Amino acid sequence: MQLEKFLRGKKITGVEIKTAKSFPDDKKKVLGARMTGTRRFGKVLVIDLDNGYSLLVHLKLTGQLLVGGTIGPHTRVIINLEKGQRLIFNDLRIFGWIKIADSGQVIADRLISKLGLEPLKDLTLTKFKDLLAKTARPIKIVLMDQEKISGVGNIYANDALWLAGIDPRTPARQLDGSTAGQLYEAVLEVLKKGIRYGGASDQHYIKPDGTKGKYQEHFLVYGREKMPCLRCKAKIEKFFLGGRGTYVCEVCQK
DNA sequence: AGTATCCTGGAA
DNA sequence: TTCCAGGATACT
Repeated sequence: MQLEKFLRGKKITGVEIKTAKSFPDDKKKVLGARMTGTRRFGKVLVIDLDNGYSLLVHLKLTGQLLVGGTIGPHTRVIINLEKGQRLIFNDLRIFGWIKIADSGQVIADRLISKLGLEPLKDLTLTKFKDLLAKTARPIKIVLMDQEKISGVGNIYANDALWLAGIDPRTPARQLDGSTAGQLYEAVLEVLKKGIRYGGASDQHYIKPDGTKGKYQEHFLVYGREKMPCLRCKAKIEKFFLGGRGTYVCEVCQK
């Protein structure tokens, strides 16, 4: 289901906020407005309204934005629409949020203006290489740094590095041109694959229609601790890098 | 660059 | 009871 198609043209008739932290702004700004379309910047979903405001949605780790469905203990916000339809925002850990911004200022919004280039939009190979050359930070940290590259999270960073055969700890500027090129292609590939499979419903994520994504059935290395490497059968190791679970085949990834 | 912090709950 | 989770930020 295309969220945009469902939302477009629908009027917001009410907003019920169960957890203030999940919807910190004044809901009056969006009441009675009609949704005109959606945009996406990195991991932020933007729902534009016809009254000059936009809703910004970030699911973080456990957020779910659902069309319909049942209200549960983790329902934080209910956005009522016409004809009894509604959007439900569930979020177990309350890290996610729905914020309001001026539509014209969305790009200037503090969070969005700081986002880096997107692999599937404007990150060219040249820009990618330039970016890596500027830092000695571990390559996985750079891939996940939203201010440098936006949209790549822990799962896709792990998988892209495995696919490209690169150790996540490698200082970014140490990657030579052809290796950086392989990584660039790998990032594009895992992201496309993630989208094709509807995302990874590993823990909490589900699609707006309540169905699960299938990328978790195609993880390359993420979550495969102690399991055989899909390429060489060596045992996958897990450690923490920048505080995040990092999976690596010590044989394939150098 | 590493660590704590915001939260909750399922698994170890 | 401790550890860990698709994220991001504010601190040493």
